[in-house]
Amino acid sequence: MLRAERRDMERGFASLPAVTAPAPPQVEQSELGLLDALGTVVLLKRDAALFQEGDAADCYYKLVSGAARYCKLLADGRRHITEFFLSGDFIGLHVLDAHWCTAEAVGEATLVRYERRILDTLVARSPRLGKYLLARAYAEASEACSRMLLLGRMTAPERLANFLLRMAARSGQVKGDIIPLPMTRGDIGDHLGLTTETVCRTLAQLKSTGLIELRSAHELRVLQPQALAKLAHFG
Amino acid sequence: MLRAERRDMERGFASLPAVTAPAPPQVEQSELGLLDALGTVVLLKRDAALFQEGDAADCYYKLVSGAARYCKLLADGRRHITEFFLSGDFIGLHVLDAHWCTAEAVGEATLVRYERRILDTLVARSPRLGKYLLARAYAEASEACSRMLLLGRMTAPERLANFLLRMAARSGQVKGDIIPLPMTRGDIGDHLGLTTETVCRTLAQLKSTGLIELRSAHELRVLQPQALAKLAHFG
DNA sequence: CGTCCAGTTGATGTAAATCAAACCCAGTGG
DNA sequence: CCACTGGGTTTGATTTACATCAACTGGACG
Repeated sequence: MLRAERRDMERGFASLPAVTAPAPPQVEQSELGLLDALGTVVLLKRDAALFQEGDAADCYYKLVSGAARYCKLLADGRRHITEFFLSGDFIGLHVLDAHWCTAEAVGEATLVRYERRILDTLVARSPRLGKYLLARAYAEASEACSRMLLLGRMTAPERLANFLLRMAARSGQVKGDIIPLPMTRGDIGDHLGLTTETVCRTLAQLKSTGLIELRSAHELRVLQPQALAKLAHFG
Repeated sequence: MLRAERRDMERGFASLPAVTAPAPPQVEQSELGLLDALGTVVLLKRDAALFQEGDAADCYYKLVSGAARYCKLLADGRRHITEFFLSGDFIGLHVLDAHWCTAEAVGEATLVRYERRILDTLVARSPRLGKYLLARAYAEASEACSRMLLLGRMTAPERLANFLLRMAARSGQVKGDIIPLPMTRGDIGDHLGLTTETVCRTLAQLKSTGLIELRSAHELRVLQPQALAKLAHFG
């Protein structure tokens, strides 16, 4: 395994911002190392599904390149994207028996697939890993609470500001304050409970206010991080 | 411990509807029994806080009577109620270091307080309990996903229908199809991302459509469960 | 018997959705 | 090399579901 890959994996486990929980102590390299030997590579075309809501969760995945989304659909087509995954993130890890969301690729994506039962044996051997998974699950629950506040009570500009800062925090390795947005405006809308048009207009508005700069449709730069953070109610 | 109380406690661990995860095997009575000996009773007046967002989570609680809410506030007063707790539910269990929501009483409430470190030692002794907690955490994550879909994409009548059915499922021991609603309309609104007025009007609308009957402000009866379920996109 | 507060109902305002039309690229193919 | 195509993006005009503002009701309680 390459050095870069190992770094990638560490980041995977720690990539979501720790909200109330501080970063847990490093899980032993040896334990995670075991995983690598046993994973198989999966390539996904744009919009292809990795698994569907309701599928048996015998496997979980690590995103190596590209981006993915986790989403729920209503019969009439209304959609909500629970979460986006960036390279290094694990997908379908916090699941018991069946997946409760559909996972799809945003653009081309490559992943590594792992057998769930291997994780189970690892957890059985290492209570520390078990505790770590629990901590992750709790941190995500906390995240979910904040997201619900956002969806239930925030305005479009607040939602966008929030989203942009979250994306910025997650793609930290990118140079400067440039945020890549691999997903479409429609995806962003479905994540924030808005429409494509409202996302567009609101981004335009943030731009005209001087908070951000739109470098291209899928790349923007934060000009006034503190003002954006205030708008997003960070802190 | 009284028979009724023991039943209560079991229900507590299993009270949230299992969404993807089936009800786990009963946790040993002996393990949970230990808790009772060590809890202390807490009485809460209406709207009194049990703990605040950010407080250290050295204790967790079981609601014995009354109802409680879990909420997050924005600086300007906007509020979202993540979840309501009914008697038998545990509060502040799935937390690592600090509470990420404020817990308050809805009306008068009585609870039992437990030391967290006791739980930790129990978990250490029983991997089964640990696995059980993890399963609960995952089930709640799944719940949260559905809730986000609701907040982001559903109309007011759909949200209300959803809420009513969830409440009905949770207060299962009540006779017939009568649903008690201990919280105010404002609370319901803050839970569903609506205002007091919209909650009122929408309930009135559901009533005029013949789906429900308003017995009093805090008690209603479902007249057409299947129609309500369809509206709520259950299934 | 007033007071209070939650609930209800009505009138009006508005943020965001919807509908509609360009626009902008990136591929594709002649 | 350039016209064509099609999906995503952007901008404008209009509609609408819900919020906001305001008035009234009705039960609980001193």
